[in-house]
Amino acid sequence: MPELPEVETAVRRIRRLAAGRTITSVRVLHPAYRRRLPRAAARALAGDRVTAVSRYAKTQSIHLTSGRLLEVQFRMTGDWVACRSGDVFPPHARLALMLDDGVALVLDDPRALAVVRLHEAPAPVTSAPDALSPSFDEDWLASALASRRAAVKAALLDQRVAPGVGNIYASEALWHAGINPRTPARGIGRIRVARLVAALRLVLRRGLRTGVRYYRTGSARTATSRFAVYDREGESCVRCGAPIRRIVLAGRGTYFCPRCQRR
DNA sequence: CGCGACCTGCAT
DNA sequence: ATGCAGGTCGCG
Repeated sequence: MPELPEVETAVRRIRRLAAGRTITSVRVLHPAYRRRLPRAAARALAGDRVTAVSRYAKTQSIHLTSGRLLEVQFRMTGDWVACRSGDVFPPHARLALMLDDGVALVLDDPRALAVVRLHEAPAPVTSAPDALSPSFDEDWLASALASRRAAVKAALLDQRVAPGVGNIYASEALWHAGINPRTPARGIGRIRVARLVAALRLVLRRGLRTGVRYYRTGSARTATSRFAVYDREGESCVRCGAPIRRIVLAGRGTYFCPRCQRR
């Protein structure tokens, strides 16, 4: 569920609420989470104050006055929900950070796959530019793809190549750029790399702007309409009318138009 | 590389 | 009952 735009949106939401606040206690509400954040770690968080909330790729970092760092990765289904005192927690509340103003930041995560880890010190800096940052540019992507013989779709999902790019937006960007997902990464020329960078920026920014969360079930499935190819197997390509195809690449559902994404 | 593991809920 | 899901890690 959460791709980069959703993670960025969630970060902005909790940043506003958490910055400058003190964590009064942490509630761990699921056994898998207990394994990831043992009692001692949860208790150690009480009394610490949030100095900043940041994001790199899909990893969120809650920075604390003590110098420690609480890292959160939503994985497949996580999201932050803010609850005021008296509010009922969402049905899949797995973790709650109780703040000193009575707000609870609740990690709502049906599949309970999210990763939560407490680090004693900030993690070392990474060199690969985040997909939403200005330095994620043609030069970077060209050099990152040049050394890979894997399919370009698989390369895009490698967080060392395109930190933050996920399965939906990889398919979408390749459609926009007119590149077949199976094309070997290192076989993509400069011009098409430039197109791909522009396409990634476009789809990620658009996702951020519209702020719609994708669900493949229920009424919200209409949100699907904002995608050109993802989850549209058999439907007509909006550019050329050919039926959209679905293949499995790098173990993930991959959607593309066989006519306007030729090899 | 592909695949299972990690988890649960939902559609078929 | 089966299979699938927006992510990542670690294995062979």
